[in-house]
Amino acid sequence: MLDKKYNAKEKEEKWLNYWRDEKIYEFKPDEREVFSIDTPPPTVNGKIHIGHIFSYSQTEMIARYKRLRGYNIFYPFGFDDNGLPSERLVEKEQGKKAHEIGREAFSKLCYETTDKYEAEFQELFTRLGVSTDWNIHYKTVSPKTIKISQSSFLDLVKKGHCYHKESPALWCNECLTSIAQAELETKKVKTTFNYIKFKTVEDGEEFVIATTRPELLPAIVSVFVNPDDLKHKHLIGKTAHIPIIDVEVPIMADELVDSEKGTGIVMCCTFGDQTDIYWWKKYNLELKYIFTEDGRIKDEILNYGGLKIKAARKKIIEDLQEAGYVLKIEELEHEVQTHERCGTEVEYSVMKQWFIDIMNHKDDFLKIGESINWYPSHMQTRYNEWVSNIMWDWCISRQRYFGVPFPVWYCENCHDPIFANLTDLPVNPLVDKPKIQKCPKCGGTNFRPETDVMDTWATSSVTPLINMRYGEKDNYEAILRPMSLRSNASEIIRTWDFYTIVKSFYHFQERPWNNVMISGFVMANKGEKISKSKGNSKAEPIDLINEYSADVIRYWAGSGRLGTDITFSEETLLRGKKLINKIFNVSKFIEMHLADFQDKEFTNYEYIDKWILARFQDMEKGFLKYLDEFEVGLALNHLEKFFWNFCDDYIEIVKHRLYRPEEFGSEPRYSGQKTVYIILYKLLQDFSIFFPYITEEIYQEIYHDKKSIHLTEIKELNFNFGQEKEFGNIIVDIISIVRGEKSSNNLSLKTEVTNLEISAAKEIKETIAKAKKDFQATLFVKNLKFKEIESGFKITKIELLKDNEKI
RNA sequence: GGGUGAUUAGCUCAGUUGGUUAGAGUGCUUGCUUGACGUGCAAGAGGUCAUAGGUUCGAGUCCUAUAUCGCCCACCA
Repeated sequence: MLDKKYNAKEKEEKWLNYWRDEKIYEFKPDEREVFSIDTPPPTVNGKIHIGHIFSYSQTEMIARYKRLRGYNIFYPFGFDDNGLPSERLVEKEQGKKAHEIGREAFSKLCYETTDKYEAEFQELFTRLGVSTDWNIHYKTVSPKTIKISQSSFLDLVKKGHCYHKESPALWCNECLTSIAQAELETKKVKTTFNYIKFKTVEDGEEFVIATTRPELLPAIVSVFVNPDDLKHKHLIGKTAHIPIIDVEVPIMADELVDSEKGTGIVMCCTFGDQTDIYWWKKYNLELKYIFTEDGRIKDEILNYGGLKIKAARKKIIEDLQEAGYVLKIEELEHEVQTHERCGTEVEYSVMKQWFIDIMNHKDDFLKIGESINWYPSHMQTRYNEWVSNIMWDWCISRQRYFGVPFPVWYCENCHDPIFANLTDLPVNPLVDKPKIQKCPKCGGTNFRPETDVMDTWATSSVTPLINMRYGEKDNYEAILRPMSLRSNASEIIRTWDFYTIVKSFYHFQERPWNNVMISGFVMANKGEKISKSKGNSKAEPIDLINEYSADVIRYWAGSGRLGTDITFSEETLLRGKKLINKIFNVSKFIEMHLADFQDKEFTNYEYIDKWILARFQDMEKGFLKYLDEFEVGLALNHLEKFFWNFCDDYIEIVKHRLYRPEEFGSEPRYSGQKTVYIILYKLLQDFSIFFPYITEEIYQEIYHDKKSIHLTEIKELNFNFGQEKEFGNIIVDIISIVRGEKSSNNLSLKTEVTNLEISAAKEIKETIAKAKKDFQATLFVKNLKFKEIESGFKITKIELLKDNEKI
């Protein structure tokens, strides 16, 4: 027997233990088709918030759905623990910078810290009822995954898609590392727009260039104007004299110059921005790199050497003003590119870095994107936008400590890279030595290890490879190429999705997954994103689960359309709470009436029973269709709507028949029993996708034909009750009208209707006649009369037994 | 500035291919001790579907602008 009241806390713990002990979610390859899910390994940066619950829940529900459809679910969880996010977390907790702590000690701290947070994550996701097999979970910095990341790197090198080159790269002088385009974030900054006077060498003509970065004057290599700019056209071909720095550079023409911006004349420095780099490459300009790694002017620059960038800017403006070269200074607020991990303005550095070729294969990446189903479909447009507009090859080396090391040494003599053997992976070049004695190129015998580590995306982009145990003997390539589903929020389409596609293309020339589902964000209030700085995250996830139960939290997380933002709302939680309570109570009611029930072949259903079976069958079709499109929230909504109607309409009708066989007959009662038996089973299955705990509790009590409801299979009903579905609704409509009559007279719904006259078309009349007993019992009608009319129906007479008349 | 999505009841959201009087929950008001559930049941009030044009016999739904918001990108001249 089900308890009088459902104790979520106690039951959730009970079933969690049961699922674990019985290995309900274990993955073992068998004869079933595999449905595999590539779910984001959360970045371990200390923050767990309700946003995590939201996006992971919806994917988890898909796993449960596919499991109920008979698929063998491969659904591993991972943690993305290497790289800058973890490093910055440790730096913050320690109050010290990585280089102050030292490489080895720092790495150790990183491991300890990420372990601690990963345990918290695992606890949370377990409590939430995430049906993953924790035996196949992974970390992006374990020996196994390091091996895969390294062999992925070596494969790309071998295939010529990965190169080591001195090239301009984005540089963060706070984190002291190069970064990738995808790690940029724009930020509004107040600065000054400085109009500086230049002169031509040939005829001393004065012209003005406006710049926000006068400290780059020593780095100017050329001046550009637009070739169609009538005002400045005549300058082309002449030579510009740079004030104070006293250097002469050519004045050149390029279409990229916008003659409307500033004064229409641009200085090209190496490097101020991306256009500078573009021109530097295009016109083969000189390189004048004037910054140090930690954001200072190089010592050899006269007057400004050693100064921090901003100090140098201030000083050079003062010097220019003093010498009369400044026409005017305007206040300006503009957006600059900053490093997303620390908020520092980025610079460009010229160092040897490892790059993965992106620019030469954009079309291939677009083609791969085309071959994937994106849900919702407009997310593909975002992907295409990003790929089409990307301007850099992917810089994957980071001058940091906690990451996957490059399996590379360099010959001290000729500086050629020496690569580790595949069979020796994983290697740490700082500890391990190359297996060869001599440099194959020059015969040098001294080697220098690569100290850089890989970017975090370089390693998280191999999650499909990690999942398929790439390079291992007993791998899953056969079943996971491609994987069935990738799921993540829209903000990392440009990083995680894109980079995974890049790697998959280079390794296998194919898409990494068949489907991508993209979720929205959790908003604190309408139009307000949850952020730590605003402190508007309403509650800690684990507290919410303790307060409301995992099933209720999942109700909230499962609502809303795919790809659409969701607001955190107590009202939705309340709604979920009520729904779950109702599921439990109606199950209790049904269990009570199934005490003497034996399941056997039966076809002689009562009219109303046929009606509800047909309606369920119809509803489930739509329900499954939504889920096949990964629209978890719409599916739940659809199911919920049916469920309340089932309770309020159908159960209210059938209850009389269930309670009083002596009045209604035992076969009509059996019809009702069989109907609720079938529908509750299927409702529980459908709801189990969202509410794994309470549905298991009820299922085990009433049905238990399998070890768990989560191991059952959804089989669609196949009744053919067209007429009943349509006309049954009319009965419910009439019931509603009569109830309304009672309600507006402030009477109990049990009030007897002494006389009821319904005028109706022939077929409606006949329909009601078929369900006459149910109908009369539901409304407590004593005398029922019909009048036949042309079409439709209306109530032409209704007499209620009022309380005073009763006495 | 470019791309993309959103804007529907006080609040949180549904609304399939354009087709009667626009739906649900919550909140508010009123009633009902109905043998599963008061975390319930029944009913009521509440919307010029962001704004302005257009297409159409007919627009919440399609088109064009505008506004506001979210996400992504571009703006260091």
